[in-house]
Amino acid sequence: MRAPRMKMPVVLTQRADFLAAAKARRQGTSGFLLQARHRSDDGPVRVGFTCSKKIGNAVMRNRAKRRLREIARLGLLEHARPGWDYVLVGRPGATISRDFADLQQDLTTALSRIHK
RNA sequence: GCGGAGGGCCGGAUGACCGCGUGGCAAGGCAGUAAUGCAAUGCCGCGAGGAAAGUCCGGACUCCAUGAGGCGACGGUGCCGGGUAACGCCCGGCGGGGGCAACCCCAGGGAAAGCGCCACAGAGAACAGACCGCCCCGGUCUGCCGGGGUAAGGGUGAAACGGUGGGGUAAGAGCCCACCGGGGGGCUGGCAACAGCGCCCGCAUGGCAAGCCCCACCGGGAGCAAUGCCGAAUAGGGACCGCGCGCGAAGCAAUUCGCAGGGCCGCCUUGCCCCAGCAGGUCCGGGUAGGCAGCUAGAUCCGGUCGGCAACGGCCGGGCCAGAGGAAUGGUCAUCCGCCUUGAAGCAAUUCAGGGUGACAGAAUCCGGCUUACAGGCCCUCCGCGCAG
RNA sequence: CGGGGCGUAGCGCAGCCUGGUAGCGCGACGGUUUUGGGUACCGUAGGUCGGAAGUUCGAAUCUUCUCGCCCCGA
Repeated sequence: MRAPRMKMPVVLTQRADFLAAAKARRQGTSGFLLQARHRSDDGPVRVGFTCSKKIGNAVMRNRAKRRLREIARLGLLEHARPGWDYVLVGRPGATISRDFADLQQDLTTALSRIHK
């Protein structure tokens, strides 16, 4: 086993993967919205990020996406399951202004709820 | 000190831990037909802006089109001179307007080339015209009526066919005179826009060209998803080989003859030519997904010096300054800085402690401009008023 | 990157080119008809014309800048 480095999982790039994840399970938190889909294979964990124009201008969208990417890097692999795709959707206002530690807690609770 | 005008600059700072993109060097691993990619180690370096924004102009660079010239159409620009690769940008002048001033603003060519419009009000809105007035003549029932003169006054309007004053007259009128305004041609200064001076003309023709238009000048089209290279899978195209050849007849067979079908730009006639089916193999060309190049050294930045009022240009020295691609430049913390707020001390300036907050905003081929957004702060020059000297 | 369109009363739209009065339908409100409601009829109110400058005597209309929304092509 490799040392437990905090490492980024594979990032989704195809539009079809996002649409499939949006149609499957979803779990809302006060910081963001989590969408997830169990693929039929046992491949690696994949993750994607969505920040629409509702969040604000380009600076706001970038900041929201970076915060979501950071909490995914720090805590996703500990609670994720192989073969799943996860999509984190930013929320207007909350994703940027919410305290970072609370945002990390949101991810762990959302992951435990979405798996049951 | 108070108030104001113009110009330039900064756009939080430092550090720690974790993380991202990219370049170079070192040593290799894996995947793929290939181009190339993927994961990962060590060291060194770099990593958003003044607007990166809006996409309003101008270019560079690629591809397409194009023999040259002229004319027309369409679009744009619009005082003069200069700067620039170019511009609708910038600088310096000129003219007009505003402000006590510093200074600011102006799409600022042509209205005797032509067409069109000028609502309502008003008598009349553009080859003038008489509603009320004023004056003269005639009539009269003494209320006024008719004819003529007049553009000074009233009234309307955004605008009424020069303005003010005097003379003159029945009342008036550039009818005459002075000044102002206007037009024409002349001289002087200036590269020019234009300005100044004196002469002539009593004055003849309002506004709108961001209405059509006229004049002068400029403009081929598309855009880095341009374009070039490498190129799977699937379908389709072409060449060759192989098997095979619509129906009937003859023949052991190769083959020969007859009769049909389809195509060759709408129809008919004639002539010529071509095509037929597949389940296969080899090769070729184009090319999608994908990948790479284009992709960052340039009308470049900084300093000095020279020319120029300036925009800017020449020369010398130094520097290398993001290159992503579902798109890196981030997260957390501490201290300092600025701002807001609460509490305490103090007459006050202020000090201490706690909390909150950090403007507008994110490169996407690259430059030169314009426009718009912006917390807070710094510097320089100038003007008016007040005070002191 | 390039091109095009829209913004007018609560809603959907005319008016703009060719500048002077902002109008239509639905809806709202009030009244009549009805025992009541609906329907029908009559009447009424309601608009900074997305925003800001400019041209003009005068701007929803013309010009420039700006904000928001939508669509198309490579």
